[in-house]
Amino acid sequence: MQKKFIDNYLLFQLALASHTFSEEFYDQLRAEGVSPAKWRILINLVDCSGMYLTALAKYSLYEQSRVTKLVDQLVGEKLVEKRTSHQDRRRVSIHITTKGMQLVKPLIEQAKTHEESVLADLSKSDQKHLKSILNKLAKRHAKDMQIASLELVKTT
Amino acid sequence: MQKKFIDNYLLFQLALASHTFSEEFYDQLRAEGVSPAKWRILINLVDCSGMYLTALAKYSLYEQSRVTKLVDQLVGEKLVEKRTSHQDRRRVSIHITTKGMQLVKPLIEQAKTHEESVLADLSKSDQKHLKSILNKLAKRHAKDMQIASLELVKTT
DNA sequence: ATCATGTATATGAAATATCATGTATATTTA
DNA sequence: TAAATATACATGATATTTCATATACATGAT
Repeated sequence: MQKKFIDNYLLFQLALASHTFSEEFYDQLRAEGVSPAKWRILINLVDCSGMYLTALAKYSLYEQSRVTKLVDQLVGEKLVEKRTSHQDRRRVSIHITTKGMQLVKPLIEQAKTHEESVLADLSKSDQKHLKSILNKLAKRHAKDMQIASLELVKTT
Repeated sequence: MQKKFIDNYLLFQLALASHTFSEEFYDQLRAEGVSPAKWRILINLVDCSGMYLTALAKYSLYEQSRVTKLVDQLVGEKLVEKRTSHQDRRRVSIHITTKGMQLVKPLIEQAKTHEESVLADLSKSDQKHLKSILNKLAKRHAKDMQIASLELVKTT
């Protein structure tokens, strides 16, 4: 197969890696009846329960209106709770429930195991480099998230 | 903001980088009336016109049935053509037209410029490392694609 | 050759996601 | 303080995407 532009195009390389490994893990989740969307919402709340909806949207890489709907489903399943902020009654903070935690905790272990299997294809040095470089790139996204983060800190 | 599991979770880091930069570029495309899906199909055909539909699906990271529909739209816009294979009449090879090429060529230049702006956040050494490591990771996906690639080579 | 099995693509219904906008509340400006 | 503007989230119509399966063709076994 000839060398294609996209084979050396960063956005494609990133999309390919992200897609390949995420789908691998999502297959594991689906086999246990957990949708990728549910995982992505819950995992964002594990260490940051009480995030506002908009911040949750930015972190989970979903649209705000989609998060509204996803969260409402999860509320129906008693995996999360919504609470209106007293400081600002427009805002809704999203809290993971005990039931939500029970669901997600074992999945985190699975995620760690899967991640190891992905990283196993790389040398130790490549592993370190990759994560460190991705963190540097993440700063570009962090700029967009600054407001959301500040607000989160301010009110928790 | 406290350190979260996901901040050091490879699949999240990859998804974040991919999402952030792809959306940046997709915004540029949309501003010119080109949908991300159209771009992703056409760019895969630029250096590999005549791919079979299933191979195109695997490369473009879309589902087969989705690619069938996307390709049919692009055929309607005279950006690509479908040809039934003589060796195997079930198969359809997808060819980019002159009009398709005219549409996509300037977009490639935009993509390169955008890619440079992304890489500009990194040192030269990080830039090299990143692409090289992502290529190593891509081998995992290549395994799935082997059959498609072989078939492509075999019949072109 | 016939039958059974496998593969490539197409199709349509169902599920999901996006977009534009609505409602409520907050903040700023005059 | 009133009006204007901005922000957070919700909603519903529309568009997109997926899923299950159909159709057509190919391949291999008997």
